[in-house]
Amino acid sequence: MPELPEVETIRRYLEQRLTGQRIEGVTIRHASLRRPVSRTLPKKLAGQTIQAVERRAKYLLLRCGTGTLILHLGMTGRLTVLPAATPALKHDHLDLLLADKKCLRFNDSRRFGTVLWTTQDPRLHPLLADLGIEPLKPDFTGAYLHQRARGRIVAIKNFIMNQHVVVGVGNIYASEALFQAGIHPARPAGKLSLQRYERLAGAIQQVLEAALAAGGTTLRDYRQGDGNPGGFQVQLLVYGRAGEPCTTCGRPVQQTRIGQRSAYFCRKCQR
DNA sequence: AATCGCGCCTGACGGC
DNA sequence: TGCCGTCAGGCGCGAT
Repeated sequence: MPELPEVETIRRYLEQRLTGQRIEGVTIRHASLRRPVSRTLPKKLAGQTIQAVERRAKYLLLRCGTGTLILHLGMTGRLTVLPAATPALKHDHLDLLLADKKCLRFNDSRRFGTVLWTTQDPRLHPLLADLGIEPLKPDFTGAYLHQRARGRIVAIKNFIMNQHVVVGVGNIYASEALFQAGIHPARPAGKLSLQRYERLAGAIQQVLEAALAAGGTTLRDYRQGDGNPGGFQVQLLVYGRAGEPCTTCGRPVQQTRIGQRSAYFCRKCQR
């Protein structure tokens, strides 16, 4: 669900509303996320002040006085700032109660999300320490991808979705970026030229920036913090468009399965 | 080290 | 209407 543009959209929303806020308490309704929420979280968080809201890959980092709350939205996670008295709905698993009588509410129907507290540098936490490069930073280049891909036989689509290589690219933007770069999603990563990687790096940056500018892509679950859907779904060129004409050549968009995930592409325009 | 497949969950949808 | 199978935007883990 949320890939980099969606998580960054939520980060900006949260940054506005949470920075400088004191956490009065925590309500845990369902701790049974895939990685169970620690029962000691209320004790750790009560009295902390949120100093900054950062993002690393698809993780959100709420920097507090003596530690950091690490959040991941999985496929269906939502974060919203609401009046604390708002009745909880189904899948509202956790609230951070804020000093201004509002709360940060975490809702996640599939419970693939993560909420955990760390007192170490969060970027050194085992979940974050080995993450790859941020694609919107200047050091993300075709040369970097080309070098990392040397000798690897994995499909290029899986390669760019590998968070240990480059972060933030999920199933939607992988298909979109490969279409823009004219690369067939099943091509072995180690067999693409530097030139083609340069085009791909540019395409990844372009599609992520455009999606971010539109507030993300909403197909079903994703919502911006204010509850509104994103707007990028109308700009998708191949994702979810199986059978529809390619916007470049008119041939029907193909759908296939690569690494147990749907991949969308144009047989003529992507080689 | 790299790759593959599985499992964690709920909900929506299509076919019958 | 209901039942069943399939699929969904992620990711960590163990086996190979």
